[in-house]
Amino acid sequence: MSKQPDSDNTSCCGGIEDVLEPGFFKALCDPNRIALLIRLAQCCDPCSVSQMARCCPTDLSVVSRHLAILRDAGILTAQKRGKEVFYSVRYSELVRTLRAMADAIETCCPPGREQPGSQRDE
Amino acid sequence: MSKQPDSDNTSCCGGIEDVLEPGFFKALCDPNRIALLIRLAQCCDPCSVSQMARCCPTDLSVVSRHLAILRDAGILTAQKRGKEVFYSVRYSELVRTLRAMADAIETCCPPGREQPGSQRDE
DNA sequence: TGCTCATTTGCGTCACTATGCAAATGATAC
DNA sequence: GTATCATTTGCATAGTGACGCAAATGAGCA
Repeated sequence: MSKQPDSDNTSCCGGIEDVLEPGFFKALCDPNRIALLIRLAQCCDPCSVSQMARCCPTDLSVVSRHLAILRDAGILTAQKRGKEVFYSVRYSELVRTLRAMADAIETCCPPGREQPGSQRDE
Repeated sequence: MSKQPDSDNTSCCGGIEDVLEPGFFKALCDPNRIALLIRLAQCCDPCSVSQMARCCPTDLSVVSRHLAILRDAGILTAQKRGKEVFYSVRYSELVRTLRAMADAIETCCPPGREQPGSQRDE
């Protein structure tokens, strides 16, 4: 973590290291967890573990685990009501995180600094 | 993939299923790949595999593989110059993807529709 | 208290992924 | 052509993660 390949413009890339957290992507790298997130987002209302499990081919315990992982990553919130636990999407947080990533990457290398013929976005 | 837990407002969540691709997160779920992306972003200029490998504790072949995975995911571009391959960040694409995700999630459930006492973003 | 339902956790198994080494491929220089 | 350098690929191994089942925990109710 000491030498950089070419230049050392760490300063211009505002906090990209802090924003691009592996934990966030780790939580979302599983297809089933993405599916759960999408379902929960589409549902809009908080859903219990059982409700979520009804849509999944996997065991309820697995769904519970997946939801917990998403919760620990700050993507979902859990709220206990009676004997049920209702999970819901942390919309604002999630949106803010994604935008912060986009901003950090954009700030990192503004269009003018891009290399010619290298990062063509077809 | 047929029944939804509570409601079925699939229409309001503009293409969240298309935007939240597991493949994207899968590519970024490895800490070493995140580190490579950060380094490459901070570097701004395209870097060869050897240059990138100099900063990593892992074998050069591993770095090559990681870069290929990021390239296949559309996060990096590879450009061959002589016997070297220079990788660079697809800034615009990456930023666009992240913003699209944020937009899709935001559109999915605007603040007014949020459940009271459920998705508090403290 | 005992019972039932919802969720979580322990644990063994299976699949996948990351890793390092060595060999293969591709490209330039001699 | 051969030699050399950069990168990729094949392969074996080790580590990690997902999964299902069963048991444990927690909460309400009779």
